[in-house]
Amino acid sequence: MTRGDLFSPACPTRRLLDRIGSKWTSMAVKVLAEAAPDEVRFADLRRRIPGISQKMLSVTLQSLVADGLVARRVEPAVPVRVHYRLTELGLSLEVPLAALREWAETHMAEIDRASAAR
Amino acid sequence: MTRGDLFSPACPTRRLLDRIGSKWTSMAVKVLAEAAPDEVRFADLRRRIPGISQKMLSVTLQSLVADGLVARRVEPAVPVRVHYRLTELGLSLEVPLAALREWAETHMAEIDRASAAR
DNA sequence: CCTTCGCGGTTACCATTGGTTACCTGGTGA
DNA sequence: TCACCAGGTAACCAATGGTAACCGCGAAGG
Repeated sequence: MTRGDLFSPACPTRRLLDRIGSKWTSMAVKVLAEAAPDEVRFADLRRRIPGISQKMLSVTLQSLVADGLVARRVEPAVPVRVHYRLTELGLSLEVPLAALREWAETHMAEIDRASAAR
Repeated sequence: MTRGDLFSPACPTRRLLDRIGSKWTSMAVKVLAEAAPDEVRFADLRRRIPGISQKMLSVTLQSLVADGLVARRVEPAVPVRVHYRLTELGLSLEVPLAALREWAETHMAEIDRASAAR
């Protein structure tokens, strides 16, 4: 119980996967990366991420901002406008993430065949 | 219906992240990749993955085998011996996964700084 | 004048699930 | 008698994710 705890929970890969493995995070990063270097507004993100609810988009963006992967800019206009964009850190994460996406798109069919053949 | 389905529930990236995002999967893949092309036995894996329980190692390996990422070989010896190794598909996944690990190891400190600065 | 829409969230509540501990098998070698 | 091997089973618990309602504010429509 106390033995593995010393280095397991601090493993950087595990902690990264806890973040990008959450349901909507990688989707949000992808959409923001496609728009980069432009900013995207909250309601706009909602439209570009089909199926996401207001709450989930909100908490997803909050955690991304807290991690320094996304920058949030509030425009003090009439109805307040909030703009999001990837930081440099977020853009650097896009590189390995895009590689993972590419692997997924080319190989998920094989995984499906393996699962079906069981 | 036919159009939105392309990225909503059947999105390959999402489904891949559901798999490798589960707590012990990436650890198991890493350990098996380090040992490749040698096989690793169940109890041996348990020793190399600190903190994992028998049950979680069992279910983790089962899902990896079901996905065709890991091959399972039963040696019908006295107390039965079970050997695991990555398949070619599993080895190909190791490439983007290693890139993600490297990103994590070099950049998690920045994420920590961003989180602490709030 | 009243109502509805859109903006950018927050809060409360609920169901599912993933992970954990603990205990079971059945045969073997020390 | 005990521990080891490779798991399986049961029960519990915390975290994740989802729904729905609410918020002030302004603009647009009838």
